[in-house]
Amino acid sequence: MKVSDTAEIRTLPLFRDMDDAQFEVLIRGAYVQTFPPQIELITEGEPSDFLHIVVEGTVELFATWNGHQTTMATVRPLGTFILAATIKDAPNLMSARTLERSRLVLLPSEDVRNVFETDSAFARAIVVELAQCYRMSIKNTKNLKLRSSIERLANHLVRKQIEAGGAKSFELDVEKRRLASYLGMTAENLSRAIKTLQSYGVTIDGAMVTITTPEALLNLAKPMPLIDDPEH
Amino acid sequence: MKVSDTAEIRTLPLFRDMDDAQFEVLIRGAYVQTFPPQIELITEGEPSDFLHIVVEGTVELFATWNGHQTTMATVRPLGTFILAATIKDAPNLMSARTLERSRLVLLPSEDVRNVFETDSAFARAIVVELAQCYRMSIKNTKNLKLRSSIERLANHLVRKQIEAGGAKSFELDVEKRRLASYLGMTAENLSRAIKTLQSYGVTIDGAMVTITTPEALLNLAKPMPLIDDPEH
DNA sequence: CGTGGCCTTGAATGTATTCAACGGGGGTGG
DNA sequence: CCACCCCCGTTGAATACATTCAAGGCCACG
Repeated sequence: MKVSDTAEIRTLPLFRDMDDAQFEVLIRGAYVQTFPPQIELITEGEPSDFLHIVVEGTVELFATWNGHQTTMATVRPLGTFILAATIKDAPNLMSARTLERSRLVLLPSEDVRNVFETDSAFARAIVVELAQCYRMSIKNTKNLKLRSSIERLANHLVRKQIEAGGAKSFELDVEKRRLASYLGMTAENLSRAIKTLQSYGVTIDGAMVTITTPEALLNLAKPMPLIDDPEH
Repeated sequence: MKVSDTAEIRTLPLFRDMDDAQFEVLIRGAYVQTFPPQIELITEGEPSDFLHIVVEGTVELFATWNGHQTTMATVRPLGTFILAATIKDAPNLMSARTLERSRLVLLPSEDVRNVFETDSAFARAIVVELAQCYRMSIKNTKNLKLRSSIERLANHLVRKQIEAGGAKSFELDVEKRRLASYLGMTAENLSRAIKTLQSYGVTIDGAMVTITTPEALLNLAKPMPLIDDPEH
């Protein structure tokens, strides 16, 4: 494992405050692996053998039922996934696949649980992380249940613009079909939603989004911290 | 605070394994209060001053946006709510109201955070609880995104029948309008969904549900542990 | 230069919401 | 005790919203 990777991971809130020795234990048992695109890393229903950390690339979390499939989230550096399953030693609720060439660090779940039992700083960090994840998921539910698909798209764009530093133009970082699935609609419906947003000063050409009248868009989107802020 | 309440709460997974002294600290600062129906206990966006434990009665968690409202969950004895907000010292993501006369135990959030910092058994219990909540929320999202409203209703009935011990007939424990909102549809749509399920051997008269051909219903519902099992 | 995947568009269909109206049951007050 | 009323649940009709299916264009890649 590269030293630079180790250092990077150490800066994550999850690992920042933990004991040096315990961190060493985790790192010693860790695997680093680079995967090509479109590899299914984990599968819904299977036991969670590793806590996954994305160091490079993009990973999509998705779920399936009865022939349907929906993308639940996309994870980028430095993000982790299936923490809850790891802690509970329970089957994964979601599958994960690489969207591009990606480098991951895999921490054996048993190591994570062991260190969790002995290092209280790590345990506390996990609590904070899980609370964060839980709240994210609640916000997501509110987004799905309280808003129409056009409103969800509008809010997504508002959020992405903020993350792009407020620039008038910015790029979508996922394929539209995945964005559609994430927002809870079909690809066709997303296309039409984008057209509808033209009258609110939004034009999307390929992956390039341009927002000419932010006020109009905001007036439609009505973003609110309790749904749209990743913090809190 | 009644001794019997204390004893009951102590049996909860959250408090079961913690230190006696620390539990005492929590209980000493606790308030017990009985509320009439339709009282708004906490409000979305406000700081979370207390961890709430429902000892008697029913509490509805709901969220609002732009004039819309949706019920997120209903909590019964012995259930807790807003644990994540308490831990993170963050604003509530949901509001809560009593649906009937209810008795609650309120643990000051600051006490909970303090004990969390000092009692590692408590911290671990919180981790497990939060992981559980998080996974529940993910399952809920899958339910919403992967299933139609009729499929959601069908699965809800299947689940409720299991909870009723498999009895052919059982009672709905919430008003239909709230059930509709919980399932992500309007009250009118629920009425129609119920009618549709008649051809699958389901009759609902008032709050009384009767399932005559469980196979037919199961064949429609296609329940799966990764969405419908509360455990795991 | 072909080919496959992604995105878009159109038309038809299906699903869900809205609005309005009505019946019935439970509670209240006369 | 009864009349009244309010709220819940249901139903119908119209509409809005979203999916499906089919087809075609475009770009990237081999």
